[in-house]
Amino acid sequence: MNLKELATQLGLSPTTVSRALNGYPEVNETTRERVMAAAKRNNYRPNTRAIRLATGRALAVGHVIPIATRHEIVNPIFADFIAGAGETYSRNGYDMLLSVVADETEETTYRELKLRGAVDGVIVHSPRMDDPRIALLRDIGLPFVVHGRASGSALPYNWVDVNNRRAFHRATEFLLDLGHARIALVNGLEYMDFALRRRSGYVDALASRGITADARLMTSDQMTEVAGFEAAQAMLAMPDPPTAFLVASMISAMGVRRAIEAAGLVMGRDVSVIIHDDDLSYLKNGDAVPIFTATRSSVREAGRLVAEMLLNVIAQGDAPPTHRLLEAELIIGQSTGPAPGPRSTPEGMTGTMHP
Amino acid sequence: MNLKELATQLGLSPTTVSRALNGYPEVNETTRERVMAAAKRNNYRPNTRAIRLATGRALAVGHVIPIATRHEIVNPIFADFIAGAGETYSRNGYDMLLSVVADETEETTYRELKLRGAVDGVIVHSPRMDDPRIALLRDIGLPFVVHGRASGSALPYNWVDVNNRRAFHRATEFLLDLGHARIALVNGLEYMDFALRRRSGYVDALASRGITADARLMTSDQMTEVAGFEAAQAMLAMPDPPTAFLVASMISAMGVRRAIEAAGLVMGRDVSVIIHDDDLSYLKNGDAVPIFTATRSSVREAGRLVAEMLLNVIAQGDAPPTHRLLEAELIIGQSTGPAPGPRSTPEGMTGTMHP
DNA sequence: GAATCATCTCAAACCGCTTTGGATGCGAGA
DNA sequence: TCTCGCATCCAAAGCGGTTTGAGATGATTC
Repeated sequence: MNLKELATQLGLSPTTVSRALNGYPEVNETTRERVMAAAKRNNYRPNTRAIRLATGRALAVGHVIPIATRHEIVNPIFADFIAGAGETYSRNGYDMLLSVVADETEETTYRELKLRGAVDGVIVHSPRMDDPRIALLRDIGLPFVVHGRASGSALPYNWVDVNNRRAFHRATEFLLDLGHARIALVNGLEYMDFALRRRSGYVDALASRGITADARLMTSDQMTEVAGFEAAQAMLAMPDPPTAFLVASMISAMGVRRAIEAAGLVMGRDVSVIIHDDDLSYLKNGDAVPIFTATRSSVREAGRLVAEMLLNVIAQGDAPPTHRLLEAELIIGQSTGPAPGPRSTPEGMTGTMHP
Repeated sequence: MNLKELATQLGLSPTTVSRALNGYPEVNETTRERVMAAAKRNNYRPNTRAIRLATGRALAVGHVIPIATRHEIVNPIFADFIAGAGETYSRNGYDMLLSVVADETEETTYRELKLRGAVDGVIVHSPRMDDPRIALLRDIGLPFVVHGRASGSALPYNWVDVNNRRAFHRATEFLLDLGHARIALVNGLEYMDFALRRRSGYVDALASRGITADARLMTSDQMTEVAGFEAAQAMLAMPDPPTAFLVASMISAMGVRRAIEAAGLVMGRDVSVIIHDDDLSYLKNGDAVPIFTATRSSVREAGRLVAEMLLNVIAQGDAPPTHRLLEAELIIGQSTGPAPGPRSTPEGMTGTMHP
């Protein structure tokens, strides 16, 4: 059933029916009700393809997911982010278009999305430092919002980001306040912008207490369980091991915890751990009591906000760039405690672990 | 630059240009080359919206992701599955449309996708027993492929699935061969079809060795770290604890491992663990040596296959339903070993753990 | 030389909707 | 009575492609 059929059935012109359904004022209220009723009765839905062509709008938003060929990692936060963004789109009658592409064809993909008229705007994921996508998208005139920021980019752009710097600054201070002096950073890959900012927050917090960050206590790798394990294991085997870890993600932290336990230590007593918790729905940080002390910020909520911002940008068109900086919450869990004093051996065991 | 402009620039009719670009035979080769060159030179891309309207095809595939309101879980395998499917779509010029919907509106979503003409077909995720979506989609005439199967469905349909039954049958036998008699099953929620099949494989393997499955050794819950931990912890505290665990996922298994270690036991020596490994890119089961012994089947590969099947179904239209049953591979890792004999205490310690 | 045919090209209809630019009818104001 | 404005409705022209049916051209056949 299409518009024309519905119109003839009603004895009206397609024009009037279209206007009635779309809430235009130049149609009699009784007529509108009649049209509405008939549309419902016939289960009529306007054909999206036709609307798109007629209005010149795609009514769709693109998410381009580069599959890095270097290390084939699908981002674990992706599903939750998408879930958040998707809710916003559904609510506003937009479709979400996903493009999974090899990262060397990412630029082409954006260009084609624009040329083909497949989307009205895009979300930029996982920005890197000096991310070239920002200039590109500005250049081809495709509205976009970045999830995160790209340090070094001179051009203004729309973004939604967590205050990673402050989160890790605060977490570091929290550990310092607990008496920890040797605090390790198990960071994500540092070409990712958020990882850079986290390190800077950590380094600065140490510096403001007169501590120079020890390069041997900073690692930067993929955020996997195995990488977390190996990093922590190596550091715990050092002659002067850290008493606390700042860890980039829940998954890495599972590896860190395993290394701690494998060393015969107890997390929260012998070694403290603070993680950044994206509040992933399939990786909850405990139920009532959080397992890990964490800087928490829901990536799903971020997805919602990013999507809303993009829809605004698409609607407004020429407004100046908007930003939104989300503060992470510091959640106290069971993984942190006062630094074990070198001479006070609470249970007569810890001393042996740090020869 | 649109078709008409390109045509006038070439001094040809839109008809000829369209045919030249789409490889129709009734156009002179030299003309075709001239057209192709001009198209490339002008960076011309046909407008997708127009193609869709003119051809009556959506050139898009839908993935409807229900966000269960009961327990707000975004499926962790989702990202990898999508990555696999996405590759296939890109390669074939299809777009992937994601709909994230509250699960009570899932039916409506399918109906609207069809009525609006937004997609040519859909993928059905996480089928449950007697899944109503199969009848629904058949009813509304929307081509679809199920990732998994829906036990109890009388109607034929297209599916791609892992042989979960055989995988868990085999894993159970493997443990039995190692001498384990008390084998626990930490399963996913059993309204999910795959969980049912896994249990059946496990129960049957036990039965064929004359062992009746012990209900206290079977749990069924969400596949989270915490749930895995709690299930394993409870079972290890039983008077006659299991010596081996069969675990539904990598994430659950991390919890199981934690429970094992918390009980002062060593995984692979005191307690064996076999997991099902979906080969998620962000949750690798070790690097060179697998950490966990596992039944492995790449969900990303499954995504590719499901997508290919759907594109075939869309192209063929009336072909009889197709199936594809993937066999999981049994990967031997470090988490399994012979059952610790009740009297032989290899290192003089294990005995104390089972009072 | 006329008829036939294959090859190449084009004009125009169409996909299903939106939107511009009138038409129509009616009551109010002059 | 005539004009004007307002409220309603409609015909037709689009959006940018595909596709049908037919025309033009030149070569081939008899």
